[in-house]
Amino acid sequence: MPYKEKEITKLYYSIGEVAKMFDVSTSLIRFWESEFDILKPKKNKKGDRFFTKKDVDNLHLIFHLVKERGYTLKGAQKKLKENKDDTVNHFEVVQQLKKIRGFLEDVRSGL
Amino acid sequence: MPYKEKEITKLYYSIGEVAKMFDVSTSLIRFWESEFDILKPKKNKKGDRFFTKKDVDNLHLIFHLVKERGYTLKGAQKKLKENKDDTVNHFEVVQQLKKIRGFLEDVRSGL
DNA sequence: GCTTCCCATGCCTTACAAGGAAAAGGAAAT
DNA sequence: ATTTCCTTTTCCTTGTAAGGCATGGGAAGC
Repeated sequence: MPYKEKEITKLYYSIGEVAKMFDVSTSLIRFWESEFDILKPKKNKKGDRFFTKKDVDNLHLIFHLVKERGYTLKGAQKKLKENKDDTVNHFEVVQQLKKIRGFLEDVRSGL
Repeated sequence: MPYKEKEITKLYYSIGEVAKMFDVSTSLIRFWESEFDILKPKKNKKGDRFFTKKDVDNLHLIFHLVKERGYTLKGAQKKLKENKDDTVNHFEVVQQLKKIRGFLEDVRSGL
């Protein structure tokens, strides 16, 4: 009996598929590729792009920063680099945790 | 004996002074004033601007977002509004706290 | 007369969109 | 099966509206 082994997980997405995911034009995807080093889709001989899941995830980050947060492209590039070695996020979380520790100590001393 | 009572705390800053603080042109300060509702310096009859400390603080925020973080002007405007009613920050902290609660519950169940 | 201010216009850059050509994938006809 | 036609999707290059100030000319006060 034939059963389908294909499409269990998609390996590559075309530029058209990716553009639809974010509801943007394909030319914007190409433009972002030219601006963000982080984006490096494979290409075949003809030049067609093949985006991996990781590429899509990166595009998601870019989309969020540029379109939802309102970063400039340069601002987003910088932010992405910072996030890569998670310095900043780490720092902010630590700050939060320190506050929380203080709070918990207050709670304990109130027992 | 004369001693100086003045300048204990400066009430107002000129646009030139403010521009120097951030090492930008006066025209940029004026431009930002036209873009950010938050900036409302007093003006005399002639039209000269008088910036309070609060105005300067707001400029500091704007400068930081636009020049250091790389936000667009719109992005910065949005961010400033969000920070005003601390909705977003609040939201993010709550997210963190929920994660931490989950973690603490795990810890307790391990006792 | 030198500084500091105003406002209006000019202008370079940013961030894409539009346009046109080439390739790929069918459906219909031969 | 192969040819022709049509549609779709891709590519890359060039065009362009808005963004983000800088400059220039003039008035007012010291």
